[in-house]
Amino acid sequence: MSTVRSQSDRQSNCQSGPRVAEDPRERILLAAGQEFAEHGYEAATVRDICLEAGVNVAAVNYYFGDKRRLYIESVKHAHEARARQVPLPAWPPSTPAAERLHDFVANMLERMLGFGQPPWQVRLMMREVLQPTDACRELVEDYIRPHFAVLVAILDELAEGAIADPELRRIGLSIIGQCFLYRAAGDVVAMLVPSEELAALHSPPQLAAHVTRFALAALGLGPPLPLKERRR
Amino acid sequence: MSTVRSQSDRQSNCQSGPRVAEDPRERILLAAGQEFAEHGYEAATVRDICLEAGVNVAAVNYYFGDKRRLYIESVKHAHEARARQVPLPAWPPSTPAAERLHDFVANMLERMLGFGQPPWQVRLMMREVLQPTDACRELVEDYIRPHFAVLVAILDELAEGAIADPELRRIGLSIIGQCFLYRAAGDVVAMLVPSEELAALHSPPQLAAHVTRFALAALGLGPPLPLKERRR
DNA sequence: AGTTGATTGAAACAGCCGTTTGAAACGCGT
DNA sequence: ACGCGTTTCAAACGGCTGTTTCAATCAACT
Repeated sequence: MSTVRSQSDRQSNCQSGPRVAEDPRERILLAAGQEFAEHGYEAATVRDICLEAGVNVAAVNYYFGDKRRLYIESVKHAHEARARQVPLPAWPPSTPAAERLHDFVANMLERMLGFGQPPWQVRLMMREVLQPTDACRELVEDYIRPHFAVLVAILDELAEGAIADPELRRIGLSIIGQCFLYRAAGDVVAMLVPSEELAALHSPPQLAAHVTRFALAALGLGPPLPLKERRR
Repeated sequence: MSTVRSQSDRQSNCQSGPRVAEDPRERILLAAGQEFAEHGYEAATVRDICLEAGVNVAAVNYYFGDKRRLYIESVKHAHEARARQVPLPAWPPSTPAAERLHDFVANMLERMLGFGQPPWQVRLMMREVLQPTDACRELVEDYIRPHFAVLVAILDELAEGAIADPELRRIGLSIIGQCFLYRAAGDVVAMLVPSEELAALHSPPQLAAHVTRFALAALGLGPPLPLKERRR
């Protein structure tokens, strides 16, 4: 016979909806994002996802068709939420380009490494970057390319037109790469750098200052990195 | 039950080196490295590995115990082979530090992106870097840390003692990050940069020149990057 | 109330996974 | 020839996977 427990659950969900009262679809997407981010596509199981979402295993097929389409939807969902949560800084027109560069780098690092947001969204997107699947193109076009274009525009302003676009893109990738390393290979970085040094010099704000100074110095727009006097 | 080291090791190191006729143990390690590199630990199956190695499925348990130990052994095997194949450049003592930096970067890029060697070894090591497992620590200590130390020594020579070690490490990571991006996120880079530009400006030699110039300029040891005359 | 269509539930499906088994095949000193 | 330890083989083992089934349940409308 039918259990009575599920019926009481449904009644509590109907009126108040205080606990986890979202769409089942939404709950599945949330749980799927976390599971896929943590374990990857292959290792994550729809059973674990449904267990965490509090729905039946059949629900994922009912709402999304199969695992692959659920994955793609969860990537979309994560990067849309991320774009909404951490938008690009909106600078007043008078902001110096150097300051924009620093803000951009700090924003990127905070988005990648910061603890302001739950980390699974970035981890999920990082998996797509490292090993692209069908969901990658959309992620690049909607999220990464616009950010990259802003960075290139800032660099163009800094160079005052003296650098052609291809070279600007190369410099932009150099800047992104410096931040990317800490996100993708953070564990190895932590093994290469003493822990107290890691906390003192490799925190997001410190890194933002370093990367910005590095780039400005390379462009001849700031003092070179050996700040102390030379002892030749 | 314990794993078995092949009893016929004595003749295996002969000069001949026929193509597929090595130790079963060696064949399994080779096939496992390729499969793990391509699909990752979870998605790779021991059946596919044994099929490619031309051995029975029971062989992997006979020689290695289980899948996890086979994985760890294959990572060790890959990074030992890699260290043997592509050693660090041995510079004559008179070599200028700037030239050493360029050689180091070019060597790293060639190792990461070059087509001189089968790509699966680097891909396998990259997986360990991105998501460390038990095999990671050894990989860092034997392979990555020595390379990193060489880079830091070059930078120290360039800075002529004007930069403290922690800052040198940070600069070193900045240089590595620029190369790392192309290896780990190469697909996304290819989507952000027009294809003809990618071939012309983002090949390993071009990148080595760019990264070196970028770093030297940041250190005040070379011309800043806007090389063309300004047009504003 | 009765009907309809959307949603949920427990159970089962076929298939692949890593691993184990027990016996056959091998190499080799005697 | 024999015996013996090492290596290979086909087959099977639970167990877990994604997916499907179909009846039960729900909300809404007539």
